[in-house]
Amino acid sequence: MNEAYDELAFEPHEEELLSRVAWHYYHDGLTQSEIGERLNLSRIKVSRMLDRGRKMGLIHVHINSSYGGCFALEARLQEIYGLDEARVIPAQETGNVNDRLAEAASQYLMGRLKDQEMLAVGWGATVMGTLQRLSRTLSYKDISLVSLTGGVSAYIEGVASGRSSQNVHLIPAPLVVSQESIAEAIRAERHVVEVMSMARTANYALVGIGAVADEATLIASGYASRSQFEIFRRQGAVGDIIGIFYDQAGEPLDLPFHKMLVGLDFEALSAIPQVIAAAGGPRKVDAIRAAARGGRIDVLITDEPTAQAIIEKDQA
Amino acid sequence: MNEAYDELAFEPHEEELLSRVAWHYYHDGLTQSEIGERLNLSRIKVSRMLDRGRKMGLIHVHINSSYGGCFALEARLQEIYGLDEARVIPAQETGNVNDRLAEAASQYLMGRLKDQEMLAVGWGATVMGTLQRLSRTLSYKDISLVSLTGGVSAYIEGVASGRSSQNVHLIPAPLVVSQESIAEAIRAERHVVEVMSMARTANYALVGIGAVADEATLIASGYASRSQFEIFRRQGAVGDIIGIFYDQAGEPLDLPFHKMLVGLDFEALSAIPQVIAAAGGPRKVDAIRAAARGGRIDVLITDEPTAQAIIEKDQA
DNA sequence: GTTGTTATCGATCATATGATCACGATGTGC
DNA sequence: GCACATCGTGATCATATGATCGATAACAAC
Repeated sequence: MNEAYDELAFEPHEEELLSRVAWHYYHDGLTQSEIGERLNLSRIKVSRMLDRGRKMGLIHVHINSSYGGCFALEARLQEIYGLDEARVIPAQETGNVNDRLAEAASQYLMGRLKDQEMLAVGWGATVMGTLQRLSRTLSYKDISLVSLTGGVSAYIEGVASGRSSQNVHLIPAPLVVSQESIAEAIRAERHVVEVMSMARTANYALVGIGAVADEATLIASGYASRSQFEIFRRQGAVGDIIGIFYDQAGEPLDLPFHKMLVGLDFEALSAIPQVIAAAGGPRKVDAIRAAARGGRIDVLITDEPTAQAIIEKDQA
Repeated sequence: MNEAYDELAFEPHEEELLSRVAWHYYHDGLTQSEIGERLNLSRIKVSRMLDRGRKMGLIHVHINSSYGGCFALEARLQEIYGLDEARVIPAQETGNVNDRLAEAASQYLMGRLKDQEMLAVGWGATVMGTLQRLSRTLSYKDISLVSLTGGVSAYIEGVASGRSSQNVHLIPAPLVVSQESIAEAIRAERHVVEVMSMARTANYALVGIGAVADEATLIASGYASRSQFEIFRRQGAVGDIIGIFYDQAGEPLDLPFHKMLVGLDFEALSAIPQVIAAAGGPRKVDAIRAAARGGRIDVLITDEPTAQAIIEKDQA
């Protein structure tokens, strides 16, 4: 019935117990058995509580290092581009970079999102992965979701399923439509107007950054063609955020394509207190760099080689 | 002494490696062996690096919960006053503090009370609230209740209703009477003597802590007058437990008022293995602090701002 | 050079941990 | 009412972890 309540997973009283268990484990260095004895719980239950605490973001491990590989890069990124925060995940041969970015992004958000806050989400594979990992925390903390663009419904539904739909507000339209007039009509719809104005009030925006490359998700999902991309590239596009292409300086280009988008523009995006971008991989170096230089984003989550490449390019 | 700092001054390169190890371990969830393979280190070395990282504070675990700050206070309270246990509930704007304290106290007792045990209860609003919430557990676990003082009947009856009255033993008298001779007569009654000697055998005592303030429940319920309180205050009273007023050091004062009480004295109270006090709020800071310093209580359940204030006062 | 001291390392082993399985309670739909 | 699914629980067991110990290397003092 009330699935949202079910997914709340624990009541305030249980949160106390969970926090207490975590405190003893991490702060006092007790073993799970010792904690069990103290709090009258079986060892296995303590183990499971810790597991839940970690998955829900209640337990946050921060590696507090001012030097060191990724952390040096983080500091440099923050300094060079004036970011609020940068997260750089270490290079790793195995594993999908996007998965690991999504993991890092969801952990970042878990630690950041407070009760009653609203998160606006953009479009893209990394955003999708992040939301999937976040779903439990979202319902637990009573976070509202709102879409920044159309085309989000496809993947957000899995995340939203089982939650009261009151907290999820989607733009019921594709990301791009075939004609400017249709886009205008959709943008004028009452419900779309409502969702978009709600998105403007979000506390955070989570966006991906797209490269102007044939492998882009925009092409793979049929929203744009390779020839269009070729034209964008000739006009100076180096990347896109929520479907809007921008140049080396991070300034949005004046493309007909933009007129066919259903979603917020850069001005509205910048008005959101904190824009969090998760993106990485060699193809996206220029796109991320331009976005950072243009002040399009406040928080960047990327991988080590990408961060390195971005900084090197800006020092030459 | 300064070895920790000496060891802190290791090569930046080593710290980078350490950070990377920590990241893989805590963030990616890899095992120490996997990290070792990847970075060409022996498993045992990885283990030691993590150990060093923890000891040096490079790895910081944050518990992202309103309870997070409370546990530190609990530990300090236990340490400073030699309490068996302290429970601190988080600050919260909404909700009655007394209700939340009663909730916490009942939860504490639920986890503590074993079958066939006996709980002695004092007088006060928080005690009443706690008992109401406890009623289910009490009947389920076959716990006996006994009163520490008179005046308890009024509110304990609701709790006791529906249970075999065998397990509830009340002192059939008010908390305070008007003359010393009457109090003496009541205390000499066979039934009263029986209940009071039974109270001495209780496993736990649950008491409130009263402030010497005009808002005290003792005044509100007509057991004492404001002028009396003014006199108590002049004599150095900072608080009361089961109607007995004590000074800054937690030592009972020699007041005529005490001779008119029907109930146990401090000596008998201290003989009960564990005295549990639930009290909070800005007015009670001094009362709680004195009770704790004087060793009047073994377990303290209070709220975060009060705990903070108590500790601060004792550090100045 | 020697010798004593200390730090570091890995092997070994006891313990801590979490994955898996099986059971019982609870709730659900027919 | 009954079968069925789901969840929470504890038992069992494989694995991960960290404590201990001896060996070795580096280094200082003589």
